[in-house]
Amino acid sequence: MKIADVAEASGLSAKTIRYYEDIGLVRPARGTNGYRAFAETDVHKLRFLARARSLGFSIRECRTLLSLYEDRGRASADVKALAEEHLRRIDRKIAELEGLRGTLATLVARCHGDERPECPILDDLAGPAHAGERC
Amino acid sequence: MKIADVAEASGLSAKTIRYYEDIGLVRPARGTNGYRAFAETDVHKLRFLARARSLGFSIRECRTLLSLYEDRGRASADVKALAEEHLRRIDRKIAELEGLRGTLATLVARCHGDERPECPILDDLAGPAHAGERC
DNA sequence: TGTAGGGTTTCCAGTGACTGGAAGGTCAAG
DNA sequence: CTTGACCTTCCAGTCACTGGAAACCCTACA
Repeated sequence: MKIADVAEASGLSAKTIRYYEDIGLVRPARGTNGYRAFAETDVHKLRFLARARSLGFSIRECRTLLSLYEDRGRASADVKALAEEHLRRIDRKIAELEGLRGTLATLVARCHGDERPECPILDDLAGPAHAGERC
Repeated sequence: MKIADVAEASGLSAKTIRYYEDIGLVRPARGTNGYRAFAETDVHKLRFLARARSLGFSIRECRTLLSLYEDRGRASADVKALAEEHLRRIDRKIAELEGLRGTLATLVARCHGDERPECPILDDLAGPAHAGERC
């Protein structure tokens, strides 16, 4: 299987697949012409990676997940711990974004958004107005 | 004012402030010794940047916001449009993360997380099981 | 047989927004 | 005069790719 077919089958770009080889996530064989020759196991692995990445796991975590996947004797607790950590990270990120969202939505609501220069958004960014400052 | 004081006053690191000068966001004067000499307006600008960055605006957007801020005749509509676009981006990101969160939470819930190797999380990452495949 | 077009290969550079670290200059206190 | 805390510049690294150039390979068609 050539790289374009694998890209199609895995949903990753050819560039990304080459990159994954670069960093040692896959080791496809090579044909006599120098082309990469992907086996079914490579494709499977790449699909695994694509799915894990799409769930937001970092490359480092994907590496760990892959090695757990390939370790027939692994404890599911190890996988679960990794996933739970990631879940907490996602929760923190969501909370952070919702905080931003709240602030920003308030500012947007207060800005009339016409051709006049008065703007509560810029006022907020500029910080608390000081006495005697132009405002 | 020296860089460490400005860092203290703005909440940015000295490194970041130097970086902001590098990319042309601020242009502090220089003392005879070569040290940066920040004026009040520089500090104000950096605080503006710190606040805008903390709200998630990109450097490019901060640049625009700054120039709008300094343009006494700007229309608040321009600022509002920028903020609204950013708000939509945040909303999309939140939605995406909540999607991930849902999937991941389901997988975590299904994984018993003990010392046995069976793991629904890895099974999901590996994709739909094929007939005849080890599973 | 020649050639046109698509694939493939490698390598280098850039993204965004910093951050870390090394090597060296400056300043104030003791 | 030394010590230590600043300051300076510059280079490299982060993360996970992405774009592009130059060169090689393969197939189809005239």
